[in-house]
Amino acid sequence: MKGIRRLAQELNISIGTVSRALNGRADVSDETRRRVLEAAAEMGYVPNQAGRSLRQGSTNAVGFMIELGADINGNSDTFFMGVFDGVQAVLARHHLDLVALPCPTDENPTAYLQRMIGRRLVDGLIISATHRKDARIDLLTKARIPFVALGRSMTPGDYPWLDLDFDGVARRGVDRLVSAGHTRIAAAVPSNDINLGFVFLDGYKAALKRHGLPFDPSLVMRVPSSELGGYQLGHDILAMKNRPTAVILNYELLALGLYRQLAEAGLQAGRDLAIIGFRENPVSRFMSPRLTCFRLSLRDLGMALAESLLASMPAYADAYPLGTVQRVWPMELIPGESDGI
Amino acid sequence: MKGIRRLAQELNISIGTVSRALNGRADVSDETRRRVLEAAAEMGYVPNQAGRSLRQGSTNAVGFMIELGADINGNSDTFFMGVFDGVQAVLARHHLDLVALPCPTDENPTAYLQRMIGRRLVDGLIISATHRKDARIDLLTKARIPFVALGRSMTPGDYPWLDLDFDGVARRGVDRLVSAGHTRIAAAVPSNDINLGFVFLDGYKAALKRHGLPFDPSLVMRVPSSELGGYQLGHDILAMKNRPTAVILNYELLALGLYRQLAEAGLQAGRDLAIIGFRENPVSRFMSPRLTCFRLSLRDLGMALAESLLASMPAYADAYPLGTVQRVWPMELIPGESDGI
DNA sequence: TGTAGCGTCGTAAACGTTTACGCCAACGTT
DNA sequence: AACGTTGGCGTAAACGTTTACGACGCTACA
Repeated sequence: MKGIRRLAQELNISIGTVSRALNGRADVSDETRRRVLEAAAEMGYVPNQAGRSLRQGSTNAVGFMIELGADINGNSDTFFMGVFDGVQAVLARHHLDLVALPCPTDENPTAYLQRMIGRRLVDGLIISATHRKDARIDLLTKARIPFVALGRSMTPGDYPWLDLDFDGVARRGVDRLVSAGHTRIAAAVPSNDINLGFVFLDGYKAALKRHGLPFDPSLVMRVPSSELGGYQLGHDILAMKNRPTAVILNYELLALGLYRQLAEAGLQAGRDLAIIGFRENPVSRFMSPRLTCFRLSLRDLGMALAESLLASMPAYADAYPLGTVQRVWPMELIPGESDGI
Repeated sequence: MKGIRRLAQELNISIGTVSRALNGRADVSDETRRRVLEAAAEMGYVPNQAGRSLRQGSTNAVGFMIELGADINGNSDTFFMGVFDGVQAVLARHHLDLVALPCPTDENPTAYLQRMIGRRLVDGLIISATHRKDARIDLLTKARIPFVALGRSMTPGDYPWLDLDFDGVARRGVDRLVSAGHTRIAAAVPSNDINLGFVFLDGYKAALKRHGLPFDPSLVMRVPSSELGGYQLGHDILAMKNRPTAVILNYELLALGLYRQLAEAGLQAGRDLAIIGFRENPVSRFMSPRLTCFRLSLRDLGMALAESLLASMPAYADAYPLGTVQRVWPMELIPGESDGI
């Protein structure tokens, strides 16, 4: 005898009553409920999730898909850890669990996602690192799985998403550099088809235009989103005949490799090249010279993600009457020394 | 009509036969199997995991518990990402999925684990960041859940574990520094009760003893395992009246804060203080001066973890006749400039 | 006294799958 | 011709829950 059945036998009541007591239903006496909860705690009873899922067609868990591949933006040191924490804080209010679903590097993300939703091990999903055209969005929409994307996409449809303010960051970076006298400003963008690169580039172009500066395609530096990419970025910049005097970065750890490349050439950030980094993080805080970059709260971002997801899950939507939000997450500029300003 | 029932109806055969065909059982004709697989692929059928789990009492998934809290050794996204990839590579051979279980910062890890195993959403578990006494190990043992620990522990029992070679790293660090003439060598250890700190310290002491050097408790620097901890470490060292000339680190990102602290004092790693870092990582590769540290393959580590876990899962043990392995994972010294050698 | 309403609880079906068991036809052997 | 064997398939139970439904006893009110 196992599970709820054992509990019921122990208390000499039916399993139906036990279930109702545990689930907080109204039609059970206070006395019985007390006895059930007490016995459950004592016997360490936890409902078998498979049984629940099968019966009610939901799993009481949501998934967060992450891609393990290198060169994926956001895939840095403690980014997801911080976001997860915020997500859980909100989910806990509804007794929902979070499972992270790491997509292997050698598997197609869409195929992986399809497997996961087929298995029905989560009720809703958060996907990250959206691509310009992201088949996962079509898949989730078609399968009617509630989801929210961390990152915009050009895939049509009015699905909910949250995204960092890539164009705002690019714009403010250019503004700041222009007002300090720079006219040749390079922009680093990812070398893959991840969508944020396009958004970043758009912001960069728009800002140049507003300042009456010409757009020079040779100043768009495509490098992988990694420390090594930053190193390569530095190499590419130094190799140019008509060097930019400043560069804005789209990924937080590019600055590290770039610093190194400059150091090897006897140059220094802020003095020989103005650098505006992306997301403030534990690493950037300890770089010398201090990196000018943008701050955001990962925990708040995670909480907003979870709220947006819950808003699109019928069972929880009434508590989050947001509709399908599409929101750009603001980031605060933290002045440092790397831009020489 | 849904699921396997729909598939069976479509093909005019019984659901039992469909199930057997999909699961590769022998008592089904080649012709029938072909038709079933074809129809399943076409209709996009994926077995409902809840139904399977309920019936066969297993979930075809294993969990990897990670703790979100700061100051946990190894607690960086890129560390786990690398390990996950190796784990998945092995699990895929058995059609097992990996789910990462992030324990919220504000929840007790043991209570969290208990909830997860109660829900029975995984058949086996990998736990990480083991503490000196780790209640999770008792819990898993008592519940007879197959598991492997990433990290040793003083908790008794012969459970399987894998651990980085903390004492070996400490010993080799001291050896290297002593042969370069250093006699006052500090050791950074974590300020919490995570077990690796004790192992590291033991290796440090043993090495000193073998070289006939006295053990000076004031040279044991307890700092949080974070970049900020490294900064504090630098501060503490510089504040000492009788400064060490060298320091060995137990955590990969300590070096970053330490470098910064030195830079602010006008000092430099390798010249004014010999530093031997811990794990080579994307950040350390781009620090100047180049950090002397230790290399390991995260992917291989993940694969070994998965193999060890499978070896303790009855359903897969025959393919992994290892028994309960307790293994120290080797790390290769990568000379840099930070130790001045 | 009859009855409606309410609070409490038991009963049993249902969720989607796997698998033990048994049946049937075909075939080979004696 | 009788019998055993085998390959292939259908049947139905079982896994642990939740929940619609109905039963029962009690109170209150007509």
